[in-house]
Amino acid sequence: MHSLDRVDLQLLRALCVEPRSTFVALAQRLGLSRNTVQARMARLEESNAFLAFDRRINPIALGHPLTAFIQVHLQQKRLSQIVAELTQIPEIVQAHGMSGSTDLLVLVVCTDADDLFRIDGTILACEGVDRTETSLAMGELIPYRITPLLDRVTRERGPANRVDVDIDDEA
Amino acid sequence: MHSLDRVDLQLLRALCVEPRSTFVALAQRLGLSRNTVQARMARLEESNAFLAFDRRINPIALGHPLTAFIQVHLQQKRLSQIVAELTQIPEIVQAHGMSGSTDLLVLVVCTDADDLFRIDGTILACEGVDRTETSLAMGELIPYRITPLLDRVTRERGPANRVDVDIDDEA
DNA sequence: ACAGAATAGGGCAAAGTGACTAATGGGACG
DNA sequence: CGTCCCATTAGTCACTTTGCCCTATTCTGT
Repeated sequence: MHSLDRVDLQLLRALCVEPRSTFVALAQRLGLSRNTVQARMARLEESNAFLAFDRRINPIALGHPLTAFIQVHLQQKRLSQIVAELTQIPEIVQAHGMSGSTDLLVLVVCTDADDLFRIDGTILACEGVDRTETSLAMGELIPYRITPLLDRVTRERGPANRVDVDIDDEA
Repeated sequence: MHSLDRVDLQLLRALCVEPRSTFVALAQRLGLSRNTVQARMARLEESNAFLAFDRRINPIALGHPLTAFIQVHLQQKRLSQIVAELTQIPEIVQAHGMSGSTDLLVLVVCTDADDLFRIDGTILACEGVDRTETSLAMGELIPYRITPLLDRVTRERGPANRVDVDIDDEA
């Protein structure tokens, strides 16, 4: 259990703008002392406000320019076994359990169409997987972003107000 | 146009393990000189091997613990107008143009079910949007990761081999 | 008004950075 | 075979940043 105040949000904002800023630079930009920035950053990290660095690595740079979402339909009681198998496939970069008709939404990156076909085959080969529906991402029309949300949260809450968070389930 | 060699991949790997490593630390870990690390990091950044810092911010910390994928069906010739409108919605953190029956796959984060309902309504209100299908992410069964792929790419290519990449379309 | 937390401000030794040089070792190419 | 080019190494230097210490001064909620 932790809570972010307005200054924390401004810190995150500044980091989005200039990820490599030093503590001193952040302190200057926000008009705080370096100690304060340092303490807050430590707390932010402590409270899992940051996700893994993996997210910042461009799959394109790794020779995997194609992104696809694969909807997986499966026998639900084999779910954990299937997830364990899918974890072995390096091209699967993320997978969500879903509500609704699709059980699993899998995010894969691949080198080309053949590669995608191969990966899809590997998923289908898992015991308990009924069928898959593959959708190719044609373009990232809205590139991943969090700053608009950051701004809204900052604006909505009053200066001294807090955003109460329970982050422990993400740890 | 750029290419990553094995050392670049190892660098990225090390960064995933310890995102806050200094250049000296990276140099020690990889058995390189600091200058080399510094030069390579500069090249990596230059060639867009890193995505925006936004990706590392945990929406849960912002009070948005719910993630949902919304499939949007729309009149294709209004696509660009619709995307422009969706860009105004801060809870939309990403959107992909898709192949197949769904035109747009939108990733949203929200505070609770009511919030999701409201956002879905906002999307539906856009001129040219025919209908939406909302799927709630029940859990991130495979948390976003790139290291397995990193390892595979490193292993596959020989020591001196290169991964040829054209990153300019991501810039 | 009070207790506890957050902050500013200062200081200091250690570490890291950015920018530069010169030397080394391959590879590619004529 | 020699030569050019490039990445790398190793070293230096001035400068900045860090990590950690401390204390006095606001805030904050009760």
